[in-house]
Amino acid sequence: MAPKTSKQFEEIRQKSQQKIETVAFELFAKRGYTNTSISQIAKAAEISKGLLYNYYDSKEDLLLRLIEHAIEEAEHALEAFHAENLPATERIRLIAESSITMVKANPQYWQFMTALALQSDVAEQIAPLVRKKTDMALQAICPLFEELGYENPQLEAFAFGALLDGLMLHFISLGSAYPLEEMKDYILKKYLNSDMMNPIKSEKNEK
Amino acid sequence: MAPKTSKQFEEIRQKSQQKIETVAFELFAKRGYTNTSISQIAKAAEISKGLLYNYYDSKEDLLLRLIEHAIEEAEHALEAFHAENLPATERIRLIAESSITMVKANPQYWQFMTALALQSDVAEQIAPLVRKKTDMALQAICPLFEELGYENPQLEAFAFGALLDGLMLHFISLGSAYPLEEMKDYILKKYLNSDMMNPIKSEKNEK
Amino acid sequence: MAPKTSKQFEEIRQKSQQKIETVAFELFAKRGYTNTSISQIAKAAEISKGLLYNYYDSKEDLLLRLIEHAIEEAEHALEAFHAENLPATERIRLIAESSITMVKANPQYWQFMTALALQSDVAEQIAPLVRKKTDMALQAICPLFEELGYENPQLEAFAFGALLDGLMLHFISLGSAYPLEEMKDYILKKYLNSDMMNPIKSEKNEK
Amino acid sequence: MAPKTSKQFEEIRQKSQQKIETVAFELFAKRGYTNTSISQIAKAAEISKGLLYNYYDSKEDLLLRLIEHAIEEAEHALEAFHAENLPATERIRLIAESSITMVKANPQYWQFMTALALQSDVAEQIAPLVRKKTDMALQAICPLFEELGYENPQLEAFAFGALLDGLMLHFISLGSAYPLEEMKDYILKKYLNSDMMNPIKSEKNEK
DNA sequence: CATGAATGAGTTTTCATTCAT
DNA sequence: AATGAATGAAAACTCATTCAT
Repeated sequence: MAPKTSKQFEEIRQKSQQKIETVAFELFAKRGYTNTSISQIAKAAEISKGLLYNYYDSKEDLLLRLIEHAIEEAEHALEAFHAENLPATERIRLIAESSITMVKANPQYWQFMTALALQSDVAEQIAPLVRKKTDMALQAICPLFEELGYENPQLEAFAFGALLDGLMLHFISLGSAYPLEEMKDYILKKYLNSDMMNPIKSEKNEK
Repeated sequence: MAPKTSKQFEEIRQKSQQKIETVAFELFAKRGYTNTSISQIAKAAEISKGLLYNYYDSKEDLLLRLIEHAIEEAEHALEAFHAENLPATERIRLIAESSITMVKANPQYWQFMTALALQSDVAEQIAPLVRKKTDMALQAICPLFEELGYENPQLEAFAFGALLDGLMLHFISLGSAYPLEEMKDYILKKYLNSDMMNPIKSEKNEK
Repeated sequence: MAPKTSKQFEEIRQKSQQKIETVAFELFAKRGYTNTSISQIAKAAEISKGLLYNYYDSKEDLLLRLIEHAIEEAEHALEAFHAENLPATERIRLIAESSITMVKANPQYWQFMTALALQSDVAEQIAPLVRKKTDMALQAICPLFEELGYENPQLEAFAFGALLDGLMLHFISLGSAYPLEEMKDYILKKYLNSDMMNPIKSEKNEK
Repeated sequence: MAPKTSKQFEEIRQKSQQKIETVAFELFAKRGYTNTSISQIAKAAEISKGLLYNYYDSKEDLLLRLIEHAIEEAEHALEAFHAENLPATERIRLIAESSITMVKANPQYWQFMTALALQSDVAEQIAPLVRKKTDMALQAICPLFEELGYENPQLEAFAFGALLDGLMLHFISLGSAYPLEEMKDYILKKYLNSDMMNPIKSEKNEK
């Protein structure tokens, strides 16, 4: 009735887009990008196909924005992590714990992101984005091992990252049969058991 | 003049199929299963679409056969490995060395197999096949750590497997920038440096 | 200006489907089901192939719906017939008259329905539908001959039905050369000429 | 070994063609013309696709020859029938008996022939052939009713033909549930029960 | 005479995208 | 802003027919 509808428009837009992206992400993760049709997304999001094209230029554009948002979230999480002032050991523990919690909470998400990184199935532009995420994580770990006095913190960080990602990969592939929690404890014991730290630590090398 | 052609037919079939499978494998690996069309495969293999359907019932059947052949090869390799009579340390080294050699020699292959395991995109039947492969490898490693006297050889084998697969994943994602050889040496030093073996080894071995 | 289009959509759908079904029916009847391609139907209906699949799941689904509609119409016609309160002789006359009128009015339709019932060509589900129609008709005739006091009304009904269907078959096969009207009169005279009814009538009626 | 192989060749040809036609006919009848592939025929006849094309120009040519042979056989049968010197009543009985025996012995054959007559599915040339067969039969019956003194033997012959063909149609459509034998007896009783022949016979009309 | 690998035009079907309302 | 009917290009698959041997 109010002759001018102000910017509750914006709210509607926001809400619609949010719905679309949530739904699209779920479908992409569950059925794959190529095997999910725009119609399916529109139906699941309870909007029309036409409207979807008001917000996104194309199916690929939708995927791209999805990934971008995911990366942004990851970056925020990382920033938050950096902001906290914790000793290196605790940070390492936190990284492991939160990685595993995340992957356990939403395995399909990680499966999808990993699959994306491995396919040029999908637009050329996306793989780099996903790779960047991997890289980011690796670079964040490095200083921690430096702080702990490892002789070769870079390699150790890579190894730690590889270990975590390998865990994730196995969990994703083998499903709930995989002893993810046990593995986490085992690994943390290995890395954080103070008096018998990893053999290649620098103090031992100093003699 | 030759009234009938005997089973040089078989040769022809073999040759055509070989060509098709090679080409299909490359394209699937490079562009993904869904994004590779039968037409593309036929064109690349320099045959007609129709011929492809003389040999394979469907696109999915082609993929399935591809995977089956790959699995067979992997099984042969594993058998060869078991046949060699080597001490546990050497076996572990061999596993690491050969894994890394393999993935370095044919990163596309491994990228493809990994992507397949992660795509729900792909027929239901394929995922189990790939998972079996993962599982097989894990089970092969376990006895080695048992022999080395680890307190928890199962978990240690999983950790070792995760580490190698994580390495592979990173190498595949990040490309040649990744210090794969360095990582291999680093890891082997960690696992095989006799007097400072992994901290969680049981005391039994110390006597 | 109209912000949304309400259910004039329904009208559009109706119109398109009507067009498709009309055209499909004609082509199926003229060239056979298998020999009519979706492309041909789309072209004749002046729509795109894609649109056809908006309305029908498959070519077979289209055929099925066509048949269903035809059966429905037939059932309505039969109900109308039952509703009228007429003596048996008039009903028999009416059946003959209307059968022949129908087949004369739209020989292609009847050719098509008959051909369908005879094609193993066509989906399993269709044959029963068409058979049901035949059966329905036979069962409707039986009570009439009962009422007329025939000794074996069931067989007589079958014979009457066979005679009419045979007429139809010949007319359809031989075309306009066939003396359909003459035959109708001839048959009706045979069946309805009161004092020299069919020889196998029971005596009960003579009292 | 004999340097010239004389015309046992011809025998082989004959045998191969016989096999092909038998098999093709069965498949066409069972699965329909369009739905039967040359490959299927070749496989069922245990010859190669290539050989089939030595004998027939095309799939359609094969069908055409099939039909031609069938028609020839029918003509021979009819000639044989004409040769026998039997009274009209016996001839009529014989026609009914043999029609019903034939259709009962090989319903698929008749289903196929009838379907052919109703479709231009199949080559234009075939329908006339089949129609000719129908026509032939009708013309053969006519003189019989003339002999029996029917006022309108032509129409009566048509009616008798229609009745038999209708019977066939119902039997083919409704399957073994149809009381074919009973119907045959019933009809023959109607037509041949001397003292209460069909009402429209001429003697009665002469008064 | 006989083979079956190979072809290619044609078929059904899918789906991202457009557009009139 | 919102709808969903309509499009058309491309995909998977089929099969009559050819041809080198």
